[in-house]
Amino acid sequence: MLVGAWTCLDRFYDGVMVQMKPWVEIAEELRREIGRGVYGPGERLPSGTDLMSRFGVARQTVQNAMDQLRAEGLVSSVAGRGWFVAERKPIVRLARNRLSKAERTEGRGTFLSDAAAGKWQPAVTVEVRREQAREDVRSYLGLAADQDHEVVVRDRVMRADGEVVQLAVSYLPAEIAGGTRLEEADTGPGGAYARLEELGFELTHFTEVVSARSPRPREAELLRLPLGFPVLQVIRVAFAGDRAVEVNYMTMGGERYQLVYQIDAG
Amino acid sequence: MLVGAWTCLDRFYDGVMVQMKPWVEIAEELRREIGRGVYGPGERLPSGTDLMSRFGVARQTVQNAMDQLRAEGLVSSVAGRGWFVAERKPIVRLARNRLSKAERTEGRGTFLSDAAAGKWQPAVTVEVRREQAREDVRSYLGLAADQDHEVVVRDRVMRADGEVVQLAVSYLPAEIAGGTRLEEADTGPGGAYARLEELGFELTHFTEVVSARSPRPREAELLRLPLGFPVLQVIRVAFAGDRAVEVNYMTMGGERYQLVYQIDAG
DNA sequence: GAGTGGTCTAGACCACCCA
DNA sequence: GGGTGGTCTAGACCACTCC
Repeated sequence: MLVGAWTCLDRFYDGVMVQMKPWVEIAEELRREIGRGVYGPGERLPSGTDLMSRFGVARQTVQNAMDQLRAEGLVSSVAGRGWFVAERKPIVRLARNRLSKAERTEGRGTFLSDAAAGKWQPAVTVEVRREQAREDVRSYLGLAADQDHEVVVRDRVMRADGEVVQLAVSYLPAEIAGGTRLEEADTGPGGAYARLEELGFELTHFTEVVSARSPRPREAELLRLPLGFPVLQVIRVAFAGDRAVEVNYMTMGGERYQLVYQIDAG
Repeated sequence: MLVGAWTCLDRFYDGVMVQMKPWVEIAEELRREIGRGVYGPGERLPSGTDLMSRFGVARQTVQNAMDQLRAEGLVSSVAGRGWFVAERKPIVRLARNRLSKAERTEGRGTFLSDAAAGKWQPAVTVEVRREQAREDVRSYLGLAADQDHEVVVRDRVMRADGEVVQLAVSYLPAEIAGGTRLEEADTGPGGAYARLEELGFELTHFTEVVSARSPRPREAELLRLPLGFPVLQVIRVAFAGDRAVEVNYMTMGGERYQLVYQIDAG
């Protein structure tokens, strides 16, 4: 950072003069320029070398600024080519009123009905195993804490047009799902929920718990998330009356997805 | 990184030998040790200098590893003291079935009823202004795109026990809110929704759009979020019949909050 | 082969904390 | 004052892309 530039770039904040970090300043400046249309969508930004000399900083400092802009979704990068103003990404809207019986009996799982709503090619790889229920799983399923409980685990990687878009791990009490079609990779038409109803568990309602977090490195790699991109986590519990029959941990790229819920005033 | 350690630490992944980045390895190792209980909650981790010599890497590499663990919420840091295994943070569960008429007529806004459910002291600072509606605001409010629309903007910073926990900016058509109590800082008992109903807009339902993203630097500062912590964004639209009467952009720290939705099977 | 983004190193400085 | 986390610099190397 040029010494002269420092004083210019500092800010009054709540009446106090604050020295901004250099990379924050650089990110702000570039954000402004992108907003002003100096660089249009898809266009290449100045190279690292250019920005180093323009702002008078080291390579790593420029990198930090770009990491921030990328985390904000404003910029994407291709190693060996450059930084680019992000194209408006197609946003996938998942309406949460699609857990209807109609869909289930129509022969679709929830992911597949999302795919039908959009126009992308769905693909799912499934791995089924058994485990002792973790503490949080026990708690969501309402299983007693004082004894061990076996659960059927369905670990799924979901792809849209070949690209991994969602990870989902669901847990069903072995007492319910053991030895049934729910323990096979392909649960058949209508998906797991249809099978549960055939087993006599008529689904009455669902609870979804939504939070945001940073991805574990493995998740970031699978979901091809650039560094710093958050994920949305949805934990859905399916109830048959008072009984919780399934808990499903879903993870998806945060900014590409929007979950839409409708709430009645009553 | 010790040269010898490299080969040991590499991984088979989908049958292919992959060289892991050093900082990812270090983060994984420390994550394992925390999980195994080598360092208990609240305990201090080895210092930067210790970790540098233990793993044979530079200071910045250790820093990157700790940044990741902190983004995951496993570790917190105090400059001048050290890195600490994060205490189990109290998680705030926001049930989304609290938009009931009962709450409104009982004299509480939504934030205040959340506070009553928990046991924290709420405080809100409000700034009211007028603006031309942005494109996205127009779209949410269902206002025609071909002409200008003025909106009343209520910009709020919400604190729980003095700590900033949520930012909320809501937009109401000036046509509805202009000159009413909705344009004052204090909207009075029951909050904005109660005033809207008094104005003859009986609220029928709400739509919430949930997504996760990286905070802008200003948000990170206000919410005291460490670098890399994602935020949850909820955009709520209030409807009176077919007419959208308010859109509210809410931002909150991602991992501390869980939004709970209930969905009926129908 | 030249240029690019990405990462690691080594060394420096700062603000902060604690004895 | 010595240790700590956090940041910036300068220089190096790698894998990649494009010519």
